[in-house]
Amino acid sequence: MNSLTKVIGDYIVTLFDDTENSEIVLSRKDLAQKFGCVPSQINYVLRSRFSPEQGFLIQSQRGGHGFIRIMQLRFSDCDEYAEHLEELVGSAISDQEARRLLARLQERAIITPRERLLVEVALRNQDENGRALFDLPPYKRDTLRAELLRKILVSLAMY
Amino acid sequence: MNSLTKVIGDYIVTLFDDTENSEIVLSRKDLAQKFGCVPSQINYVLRSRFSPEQGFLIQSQRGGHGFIRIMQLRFSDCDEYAEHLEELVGSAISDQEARRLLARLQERAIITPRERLLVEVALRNQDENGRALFDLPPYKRDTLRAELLRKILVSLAMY
DNA sequence: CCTCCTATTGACTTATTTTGACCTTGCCGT
DNA sequence: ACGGCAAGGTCAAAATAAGTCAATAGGAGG
Repeated sequence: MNSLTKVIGDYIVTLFDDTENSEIVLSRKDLAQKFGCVPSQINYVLRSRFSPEQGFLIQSQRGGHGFIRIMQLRFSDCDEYAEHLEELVGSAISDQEARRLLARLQERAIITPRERLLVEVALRNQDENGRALFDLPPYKRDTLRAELLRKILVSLAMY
Repeated sequence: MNSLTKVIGDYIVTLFDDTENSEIVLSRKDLAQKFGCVPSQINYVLRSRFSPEQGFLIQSQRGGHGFIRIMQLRFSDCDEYAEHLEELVGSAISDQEARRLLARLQERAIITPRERLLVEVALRNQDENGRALFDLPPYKRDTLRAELLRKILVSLAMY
């Protein structure tokens, strides 16, 4: 029971293998034609299989000479540590713990100082919004923090 | 298959590379002739690829010895550059605009692909929360997105 | 069976490029 | 000064292609 979505997704993955490149460009219309589906199915494939959280970046352009470009970011140098990041963060994490974790990751060169800064800014921003705008209780902020941190770290750890 | 607009845009960029100058002068008619298009296509290229937003200023003169001068903006220090970024993002920014901006920044090697991925994940996360958890209207999400993006980019610019 | 999640579809929307008709400006010769 | 010609500018239509959204269908697990 291979769904069309899976077939198309697999096909796109083979394109990456072929090119030895971390980037491919395709035409939504042509792809849809190739697989005999409506064009919007391609969007579904991309949404469900090639999201940033899964280590892909997508750029596209409408209109004449439109295209869809998919970039795959592979980080082969992620060590064991990075692989169980998800457990490490857990379902809730305090501000302090989060920062300690980031510091450790930077020490081990799993993330760069800039990346650490970037993540800290994002976390702080979310925290401020949670507090000032939505008046969230501390535990809720801890779970949202964990969610964001997990998404970010896992996206970096995509093999 | 590149669009003519992209080809011409790329050509203009090489002119900057060649001269090592931050300013080039060209003739609309000649350029159009060189690429076999109508002159107004050049205006389109300039409007869409060499706007102030993208770091360029354009002067031109009609009549007798008409010309088009394209100047590339330079920033003397981080603060100035950070300010420019803040203006670019503004007080509200759509998802599309944000991603396009990030793509441009990556193209110019101002941020790395990894950093771009991190930012996109953070933006998507905030958007998701805004929509699903807090049921924010689109405009509010645009302002929150701008806020986060500004904070991130400015912090990176300072680094 | 029922329910939830994943897929499929298509009508409607938005964005980009290309083209051409018509407008404005300014040097130059008379 | 004036009028013509040689730039460049504007605008909108046509062509092209992608995105969104919501209704519907299918399938796996309880």
